[in-house]
Amino acid sequence: MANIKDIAKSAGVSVTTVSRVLNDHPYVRKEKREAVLRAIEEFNYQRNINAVHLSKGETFLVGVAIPYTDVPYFGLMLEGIANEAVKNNYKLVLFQTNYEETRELEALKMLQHKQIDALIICSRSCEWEVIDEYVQYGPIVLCEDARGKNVSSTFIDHYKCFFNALEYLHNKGHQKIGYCVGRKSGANSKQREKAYKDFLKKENLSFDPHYIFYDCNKFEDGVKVIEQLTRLQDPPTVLLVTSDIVAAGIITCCKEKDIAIPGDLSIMGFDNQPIAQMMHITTLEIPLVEIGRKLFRQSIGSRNPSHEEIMVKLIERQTI
Amino acid sequence: MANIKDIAKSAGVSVTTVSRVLNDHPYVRKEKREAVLRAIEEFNYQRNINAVHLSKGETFLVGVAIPYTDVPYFGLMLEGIANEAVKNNYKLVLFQTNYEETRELEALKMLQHKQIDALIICSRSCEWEVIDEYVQYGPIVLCEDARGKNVSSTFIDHYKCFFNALEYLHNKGHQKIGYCVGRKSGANSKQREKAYKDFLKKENLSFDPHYIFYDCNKFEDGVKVIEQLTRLQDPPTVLLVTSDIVAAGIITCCKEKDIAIPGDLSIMGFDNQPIAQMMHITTLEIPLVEIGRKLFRQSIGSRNPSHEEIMVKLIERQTI
DNA sequence: CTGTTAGCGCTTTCAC
DNA sequence: GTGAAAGCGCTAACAG
Repeated sequence: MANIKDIAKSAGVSVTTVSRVLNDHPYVRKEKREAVLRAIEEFNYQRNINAVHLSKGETFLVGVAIPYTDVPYFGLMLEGIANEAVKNNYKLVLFQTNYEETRELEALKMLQHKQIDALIICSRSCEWEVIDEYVQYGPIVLCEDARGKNVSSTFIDHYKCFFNALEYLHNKGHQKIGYCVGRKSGANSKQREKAYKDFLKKENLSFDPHYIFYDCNKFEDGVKVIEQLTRLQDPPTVLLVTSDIVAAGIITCCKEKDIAIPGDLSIMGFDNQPIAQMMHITTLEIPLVEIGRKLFRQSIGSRNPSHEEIMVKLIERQTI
Repeated sequence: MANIKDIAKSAGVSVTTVSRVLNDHPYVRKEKREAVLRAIEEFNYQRNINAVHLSKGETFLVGVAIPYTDVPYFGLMLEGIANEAVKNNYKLVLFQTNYEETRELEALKMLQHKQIDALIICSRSCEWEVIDEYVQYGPIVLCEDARGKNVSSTFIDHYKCFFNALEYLHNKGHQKIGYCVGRKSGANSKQREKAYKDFLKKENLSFDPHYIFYDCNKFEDGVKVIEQLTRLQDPPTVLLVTSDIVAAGIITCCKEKDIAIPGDLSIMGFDNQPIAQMMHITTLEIPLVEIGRKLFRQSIGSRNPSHEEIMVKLIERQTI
């Protein structure tokens, strides 16, 4: 493969000049620029990316730490990230964490060692203290409310969302409201729990820990929810399900067991994924692809942390 | 960050010696090796990966071209690839192609320009002639039968599979068999079409183009299938659906429309994804994660193309 | 505007 | 066994 020297020689200029046209610097006379361009064309020349990286100390690689690749929620976010990455000529390095802290740490370590320029964490597993140690090494961006922290974030105010949703359901006449989330320990789950408890207190409703269902990530997790729910003496009349996929699983399972929706049980989903439309699920629309795009932009944007709140929208359909 | 020189100085040896211990070369006296190791420890030294890459002419990056990130079929495969990548200290560069040829070409170009060491194409969009032009630049591995071509592959014999499945259904008494696939033009789809036609001929059954449903990738695609199917004068009595997710969508839709399964319509899925178990779908088990692992291993293995056929297994449940 | 040159950090040949 | 030194291909002061 031809290198910059070959091009320089062929175009009758110095390597610097070639480098200048390669990098769109000004101060290159038109004729020379054209000569260089011609030589590049002729040799089908392509920069050696590794040399560029070494020289610049940048990798044009952005890490993406994602819990699962086979969960559409993250898949959609990844799509947004990937879209924006190609647009900006960056490559993505994928870390599937399975919510294991050590896997996230690997990604953080790569940031430390300059093997990636920035890191996007789609759903954090590490403690904040751990993240804090690594912010000095490069931009870290999260998909959760990180205002006040030293990292960027694109986030949804899950407290507010949840509280509003709860009020909506309450106004519809529901007194016994349950909900399903992914990890119990996730930051979002904690915000939701707080909203839930605050809401209960405000409305003078009593708290029943059995009304909360954990580890709901995939379609098939709906089965467990219904199994647990049917075992309850006094089950909730509505479920706030933080993923349409899981909501769909729940609904499917209910049909099997002749539990009428919304007759016996109402369901409110999250995300407004295509499946929600198909199954007529009332849901909170979250623009996941757009969130992915924003996350990426923050990762390569200014060094100063920025924060952007994403608004959600209620889509009323037929499960409530 | 400390570099190799600092380590050399601190350990009282030359950079060469440091490099030797770094790369596990023999011919380093024990004491020196230990001194180096100690210095590395002390400085928390980490190799500059870009320098290594430049020097070696390798990137330790493997490209993965995947049509969609939010389709669990590919998500599962990606999981296997990602697993094996971390194990081997490689990083993945993700290309979401959306089945657009140009996106796949971008990946191929990166291979050409040594920006990645190898490329895994999970579902090909380009013609073989195009792929052929790029095999000279580095290993390309595909997830389709590529025996006889100059690339590696891990594949399923879709012709055989389909034929067997068809026979199974026929033995169960079905005469009107339809099927659903993703892209009409995909290599796998063509194999299946051939198997389908051959089977029909063998059994002296007539061919009805309306019995084939295309563009079935996601859960929500099930709706279209049922819409089309119900419009048919003489609809099939069983559907071979090449993705459990789609099968699940079809089943869900059928429930809504009071189409009994397997009474009115039988369904056979593909993959044995968790959703299949949950919905009791009779399906052909395909070890996607394992396929991903194998694909990755082939991508960094010997330069000689290798081919591995993956066997599938019928899982009988309640939809037939 | 343009070219010379000194790195970037590591690997590897070659001579000792 | 060991080290000096020549690259790998590109960028960016700096001098002109």
